[in-house]
Amino acid sequence: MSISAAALAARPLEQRSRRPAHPAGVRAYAGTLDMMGAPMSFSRNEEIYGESEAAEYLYKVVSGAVRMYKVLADGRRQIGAFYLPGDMFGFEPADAHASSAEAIGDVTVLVFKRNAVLSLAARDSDVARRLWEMTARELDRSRKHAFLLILSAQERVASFLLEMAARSRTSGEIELPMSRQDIGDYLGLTIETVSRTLSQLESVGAIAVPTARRITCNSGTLSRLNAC
Amino acid sequence: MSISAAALAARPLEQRSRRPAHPAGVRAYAGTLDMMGAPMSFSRNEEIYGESEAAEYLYKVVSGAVRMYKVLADGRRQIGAFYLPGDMFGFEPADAHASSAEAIGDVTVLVFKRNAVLSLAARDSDVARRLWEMTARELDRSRKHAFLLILSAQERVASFLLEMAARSRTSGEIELPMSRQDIGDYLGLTIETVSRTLSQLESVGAIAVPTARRITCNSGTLSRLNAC
DNA sequence: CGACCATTTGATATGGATCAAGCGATGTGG
DNA sequence: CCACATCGCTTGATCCATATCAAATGGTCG
Repeated sequence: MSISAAALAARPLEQRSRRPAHPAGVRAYAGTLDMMGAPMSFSRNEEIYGESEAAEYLYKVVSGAVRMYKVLADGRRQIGAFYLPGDMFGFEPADAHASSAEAIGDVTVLVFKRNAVLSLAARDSDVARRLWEMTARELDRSRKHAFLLILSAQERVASFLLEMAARSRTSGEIELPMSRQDIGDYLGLTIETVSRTLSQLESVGAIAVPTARRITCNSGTLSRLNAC
Repeated sequence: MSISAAALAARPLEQRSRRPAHPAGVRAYAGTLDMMGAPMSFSRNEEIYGESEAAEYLYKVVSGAVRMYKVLADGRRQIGAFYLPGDMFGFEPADAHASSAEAIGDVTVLVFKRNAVLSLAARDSDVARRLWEMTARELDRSRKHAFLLILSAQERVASFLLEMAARSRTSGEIELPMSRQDIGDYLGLTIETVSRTLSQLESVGAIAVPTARRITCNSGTLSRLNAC
C-alpha cells in the first residue's frame, strides 16, 4: 500500500502545475467545459487530491486510470471508484473532498476550476444540465457499486470484469490498469480471494488470463454467473 | 418479505392518484419547487414506483418513511436508501427507474413532474443549482452507504444508528420506522446478525433498546465502535 | 384469549479472511 | 549477460465472522 508515497506527494496543487504546453495525447477539444481545462500529469501512485482538501477543481481523465478511495484509521482502504479516459471526477456535494484520488499508473487529466464551472453553470443552463447529468451518472455508478458489495465473491468479480469490459469498450480482451490489491479494495475482498476467484472463473471457462493484467472475457458465461 | 404485496400494488401511477385535497400534515410551502408538489399518500408496503418504470416524477417525503431497493432474481434484496421527512427521492440519471420505492409505513409525499422540474431548471439557474445539490447530496449518501458495506457487522450497525440519529435530529432517542429485515437488507446483514449485534451493543452499554423500534444511543460510545 | 408476526436467542455450517509458502516477471548491480 | 533481489500474484492450510437452520419469546390485533 503506497500510502506514504502518496502522502509525500500531497503538496499544494499550484506547485505541481508545471504544465507542458501541449502534453502528449491532448487534442483540441470542442465543448465549452473542455476548452477551460488545463492539462496536467501525474505519475504512478501520485496523489491528485487528498481527503479533506478543499475541492477546488474538477478533473477529466485524458489517459491512464485513477482510483478514488478512503482509508480508515486501522489501514483498511476502500476504493470508491476507478476513473478511465473520458471520465470526469472530483464532484463533491461539499466544498471539501470526502475521499482521496491517486494516479494508478502515469495519468494525464484536464483540470477545471470548480468555481469557474459552477458560475458558468449559473449563467449557462446547458452547462448546468451537463453538470447535473454527470453527477447523476456518478450517483448511478455509486449505487451499482454499493449493490456489488452484497454479492458473493464470484458475483463481485464477474460484475467487475463485465463493468470494466463495458467501459473499455474493447469487447472481450481487457487490459486492467490496476493491481489485485486495488481490485480487492474496490470489491471488498482480499487479494487472495480475488486471485482465487479469477482462477476459478478461468477453470470454468468464463475467462482466460494470459497475463495477470490482461483478461479475455466470455461475456455470456460471465453474465450467467453475475446474478444482476 | 412483502414482495408479492408490493407487486400487487404496481398499477399505473395515474390510477393511484385519488389525492385528498389537503392531506394531514401538509403545510403551505414557500419554495418554487414545493409550490408545484401534489400531495399523495401511500399505505404500508405500497409501491411508490417500480424498477424500469418511467421516471416521470420526483418525490419529497412529508411524513412517514420510504425504502428504495432492488431485488435479485433469487430473492435477495438490497435497500439502497431510506428516505425520511424532508428528503427528496426519485432522481435517476436515466429516464427509467433503476430501483423500486415503497412506503415503509403510511407515507405522505409531494409529487413533482420530473419534466416540469427539468424545464424549470433550464430557465431558472437557482432551481438548477438546487437540483444539482440534491443529486450531489444523494451521491454522498450513496458513497457513504457503499463504504458501510465493507465494515464489520458491529461497525455497520453502529454507523447505521448514528446515521439515523443524525437524520432524525432527536438526539439520543430514535424511533426506527423500519423492521430488522429492512435494516439487514440495508446493511447487507441477516436479521439474526442485526438483532444479535443490537443485543451486544446494548450489553456493552452503547445503546438501550426499551422496545424493538425505539433505541437510545450513547453517541460517544457508538462513535468509538464506528471506525469511520 | 388465541393467532400471527416480528424479534431474539441458540446450535451449527460455511465463505472468505488470515497466515504461510511458492512462483514468475521485472529490474538492478556486479 | 547473468545472479539475485524485489514485487505482484497464485496456491495451500487453517480460522473465524457471519449465514443458516431451528426454536423460543414477546408484542399486536382480532
